[in-house]
Amino acid sequence: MLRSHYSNEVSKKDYGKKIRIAGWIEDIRNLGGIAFIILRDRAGRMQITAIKKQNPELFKEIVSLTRESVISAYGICQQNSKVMNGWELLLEEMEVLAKAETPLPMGVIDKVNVDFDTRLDNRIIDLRRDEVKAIFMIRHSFIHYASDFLRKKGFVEVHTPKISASSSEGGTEVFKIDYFGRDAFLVQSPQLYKQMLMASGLDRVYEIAWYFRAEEHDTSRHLNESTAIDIEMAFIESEEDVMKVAEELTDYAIQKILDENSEELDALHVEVDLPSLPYPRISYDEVVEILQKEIDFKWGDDLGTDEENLLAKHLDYELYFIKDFPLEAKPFYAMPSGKYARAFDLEYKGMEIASGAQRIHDYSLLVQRMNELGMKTENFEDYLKAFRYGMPPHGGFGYGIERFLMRFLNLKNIRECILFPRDRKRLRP
RNA sequence: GCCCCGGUGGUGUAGCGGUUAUCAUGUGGGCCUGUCGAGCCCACGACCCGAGUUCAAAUCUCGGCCGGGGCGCCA
Repeated sequence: MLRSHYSNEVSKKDYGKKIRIAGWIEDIRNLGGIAFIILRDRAGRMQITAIKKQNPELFKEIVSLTRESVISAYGICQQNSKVMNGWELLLEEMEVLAKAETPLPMGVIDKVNVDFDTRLDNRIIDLRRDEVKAIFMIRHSFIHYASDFLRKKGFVEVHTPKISASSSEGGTEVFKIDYFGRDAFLVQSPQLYKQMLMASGLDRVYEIAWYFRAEEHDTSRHLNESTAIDIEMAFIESEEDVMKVAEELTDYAIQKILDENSEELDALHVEVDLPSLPYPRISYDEVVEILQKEIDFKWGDDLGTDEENLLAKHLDYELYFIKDFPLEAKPFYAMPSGKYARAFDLEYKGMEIASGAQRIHDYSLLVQRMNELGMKTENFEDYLKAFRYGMPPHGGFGYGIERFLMRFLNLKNIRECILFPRDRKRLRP
C-alpha cells in the first residue's frame, strides 16, 4: 500500500519508526533551508518536514509541487510537541502520485469565500473541506443507524423499481423517459410498491429510496432528485404504530450520531440536545386554532412555509407530529376517518421531514377513493391487484434524508446534504 | 409561475459616466532552518454577450444568456 498510517493512526509507539503517509498537499511553507508540507488525508492533517541540506534534490522537488497534488511520503515519524499532531514525518522518500493543475478552480484552504454555486461546480474539491466532508460522514451514520434500527425491529430491506409504467400516484409531476420506445416514468416514491409488498407476507419492509420529482420548484429545501428512508408495516392497529417507529428511529439515529460523530458535529459548529420521547402529537385542528390567533387561516387550508414557521414559533419543541389532516390534504391511499385522514407529518424546526399514514387496505374502499378523486383505476391495475387477494391493515412513512440532515445540522440549503444535487437548473456535475 | 437581486482576474470583492479598474486570496519567481491564516520583495491575471445613448460606458437604456434569494407549486 501507498500508506502505512492514516494521519489519526499514528501514536507514540510509532515515534522513531519509519512510516508511509499519503494524501493531498494542502499547503507548503518553504522557509528556505527547511520546509513544512501540510498533508491531508481522509482522517485529518499531518506535517511533513523537509530539510534542504539533508537532500537538496528531494527538497526542491517537494517544495515545487502544486497545492492539492497527491503524494506518498516515507520517512521517520518524529515526535515533536510543537507540531499539530505531536509528530512530524522527516522526509526521506517521496512518490508523486498525481500533480494538481494550477490554478485550482476553488481553494480548499484559501482565506476567501467561495459561492455555493462555485462549490457545487467543483464538488470534488469542495468535499476536501472538513465541514463539507463532515456532512457526508454524518449522512453515512444517519443512514447506517436508521437501517440498523429498522433491521432490529424486523424490517427487511427491499429495492423497488425506479422506472415504472404507471405515471403518477398523484400530487407531483414525474419525469417521463423513453423505455425502448415506450413511455415510462421515474417513480416519485416507492409508495405503491412498498404497499404492494404488504400483501407478500414480508410484513415489514424498508428502502433507502430515491425520489424523482419533476416539479419546477426552486427553493433551498427542494430537490428534483432526493433520497428517503421509506418504510411500510403490516398488521398495525393504527397510524400510531407507525409514528412510534418514526420517532424511535429518529431518536436512535440522533443518539448514535451524537456518540460517534462529535468531531464532525464540531466541524459544523452544531450542538444538539436530544429531544425526549415521545414527540408531541398535535392535531391539525389544534394547528388551526393556534394559527387563527395570528393569521387568517381556514380549516382545510394547506400548511405553507409561513404557516409551518409560525407554528414552530408557538411551540417549545423542535420535533413534533402534526396528525389528523383534512382528508383532502392527503393522497388517495390515506385511511379516511370521517373528514380526516389518519395521516401525520413529522416536523423538525418548522419543516416537514417525514410524512406517513395508515393506508387503506380494503380494495373497494380504495377504488371508491380513487373514483372520488377522479383517478383512472385502469392505470393502477398492478397496484390494485395486490389488494384483492389478502391485504392486511398497514401503514408507513417516507422520511427525507436530506430534509432531516438539513434541520439536524442547521444548514441553510438542502443541496448541502446531497453530493451532486439535481435541481431545476443543475444537471451537472 | 410570481416578486426581488446580481454577473468585474482562477476565487471572493471595490468601483456605478472620464481611474494606470480597488483590495484580498491565488499563481509564477526571489529571500529566509521551526512554520502552523508563516513573513518580506517582484511579477501575472478581469469588466457575460449584443444593440443603443454619449465627446466618453464596467458604470446609463433595451434585448439576450447565465446565476442567486424569497414565495408558490410540492406522497
